This record gives sequence, C-alpha cells and structure tokens, in this order.
Amino acid sequence: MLKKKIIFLLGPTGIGKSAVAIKLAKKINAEIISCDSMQVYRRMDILTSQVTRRQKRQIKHHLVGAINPGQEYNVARYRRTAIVICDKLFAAGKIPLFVGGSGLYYSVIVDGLFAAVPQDKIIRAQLEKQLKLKGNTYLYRRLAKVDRAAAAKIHPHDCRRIIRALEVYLKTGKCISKLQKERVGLGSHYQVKVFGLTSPRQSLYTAIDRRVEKMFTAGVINEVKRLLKTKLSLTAKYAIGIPEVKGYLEGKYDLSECKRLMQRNSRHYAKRQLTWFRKDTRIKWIKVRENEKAVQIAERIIKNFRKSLIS
RNA sequence: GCCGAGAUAGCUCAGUGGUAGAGCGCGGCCCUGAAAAGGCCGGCGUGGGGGGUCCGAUUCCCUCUCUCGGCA
Repeated sequence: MLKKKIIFLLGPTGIGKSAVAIKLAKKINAEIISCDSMQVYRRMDILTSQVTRRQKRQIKHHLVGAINPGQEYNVARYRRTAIVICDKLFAAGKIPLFVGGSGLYYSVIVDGLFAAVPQDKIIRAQLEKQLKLKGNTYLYRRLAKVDRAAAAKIHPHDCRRIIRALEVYLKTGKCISKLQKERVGLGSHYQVKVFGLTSPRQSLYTAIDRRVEKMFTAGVINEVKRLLKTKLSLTAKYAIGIPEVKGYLEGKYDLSECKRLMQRNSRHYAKRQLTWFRKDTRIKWIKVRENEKAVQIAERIIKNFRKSLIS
C-alpha cells in the first residue's frame, strides 16, 4: 500500500504562505494545519497575521487561534495535536497541508521528538535560581560533568539549552545527547513533500516592513493593550510586537521607534528562518516572482510537482 | 563673496605622526518540550581629489571640490 502523504508549505514570515496555501488546498482537496508557534494563540490576529474568518470559511484551518494566549504551548503539545488532526484528515480522505514558518515545529513532525521528558517546573525553578545566583559558567560546568557530549554542542552562554539538558539529566538520569538520537518522526511512516517559498532578500524585507506598517493601521496597539491586561504564556509574551509595543506604552520610546523595532525584529526573524530551512535538502524551493499572485504560485506548484502532489 | 566647522565602514560618529575603531544596520551560522524564543561568528574601509613636509600621514601644511552654520 502506498504511504499516506503529508505536504508542507514553509517559508519566511511575510512571504505570503497563507494565501498560497488556501489556493493550493482547494486544488488538491487538503485542509490546512498551521505550523506556527504563535498563530495558535487566540486574540493575536493582527500581531501574528492570522487568516481571516472569510479565509477560514474557504478552507478549514487547524491550530490557528486555537488556544488562549495564557496557556503554555510548546513543540510537544503541537506534535501531539497535529498528529491527531492528521489522522482525522486521512480518515476523511483529505490531505494534510502544513503551513507555517516555525522550523522546529516542522522538524518535530517530520523528524520526531525524543522520548517524552516533559518540563519539570520544580527542577526548572531550581536551575533558574542557580543561574541567577552562580551564573551560566557554573551551570555549564555542571552539565559538562554529567553530559560531555551535550556540553560540547551547547555554547556556554546558551542558558536556555544548558538548563534543558540539565533538567533532562536530573529527571531521568539519562543524557539528553543520547536521548536526542532516538527521535522518530512521521517521515518514515508517511510520504512527506516539502515546499518552500523564497524571494530575493530585499523584496522580502520590503514586504515585511510593509506588513508591519499595516499592522499599525489595523490596530496592533490596541490588540497588544488588550493582551497585556491578561496573563500571557511564556511563549506568547515573546511574540514579535508584544515587547516592542509594551516599551512604547511604557513611554520608553515613541511610536515610530516602536514600529522600527518591530520591522527590524521581524527581518531578523525571517533571516533566522531562512538559515534554518536552507540546509534542509528535502525542501523544494519555489521562487516567488515580483507581484505574483497567490493563485499563480499555487498553480505553478501543482504544475511542476503534479506527480508528487496528486499520485 | 567673507568667516568658521566638517569631509573616516551602508548610516551616525570616535580616534591616532607609524596604513583605523564604536554603535546601529547588514551578512553567515547553531538549534530536539519558551522556538516570532535563545545563542555564536563576521569590519582592508582608494580615511573627499591633488600637492608638500617627514624615514613614514588618515593624523601637520597648502590647494581644489563638496556639505553645514554665521555674516553680508
């Protein structure tokens, strides 16, 4: 029996994935599963450029605006729910079309996640405390003693990863560096097709700047004001735009500086996304042309990859 | 036209008689339970043009061009 097919449409922020995805989904009988760590959150429509209600009516979107911004969300949760949705779609005879720009979320679906070692609040809190009191070098040395391989891979300044590695070790007595080798993803069970949208850096940046500009006329400031009144999850509160607007609201700088920061940080983010995707040889790149419409791009994808999409 | 200040990295500017730095921007990279997060690396640039002094000038002198401010 033929392996079931899942399709990914990846690319940097602001390149126009969402619109292309809708056109593509219509043509190949697919439903869209978001592959975006921030679009899962509700009440962040403007901030994360979520698809509109109208667009959602055209094609079913999963994991967009699905949970409250106060709830913690992470790769593991994403993987679990996304796989369930995937199976439902298969049962309904539909193709899952993953769309987004979160490289790790993509990788966690296709390449897998290592054996379940969830976060541990108590251990975390202890490690965070040690970090504050004794500094990163102390934690790094501690890690080097128990898991040399992990320490060799992690930079001494990268506290986030040092803490996670230690957390895994303290909880299980096993090295994260060993566990990481045991990941199994969907890539082996399913037929995975990956497409990536690209465009020249300069036009991407112009598009990003423009998108941020539009956020302001659409009312990001108010959206963020509303969000800041509630408790935000660790992930959600670092969505590009929230810290920047917060600084503005606190009077640290004016509106134009706030906008400038959001544009710059979005550009930096796009750059990091490109770095992540670049090395992935599974991705078939689609060069988006200047002023090319979403339908045209979708049609081009179908025309050039008919076999892998339909068969 | 005269007087003054300046012309150094994409931008803003610092500094030095022995061929230059910073911030921002930008580029490259890492990434397995916060990932729109977090971390690492990257600066040879006709020192505005020409001439002079000097062993040696980006640094001193002259001159030209341009920019800014003031006076007419």
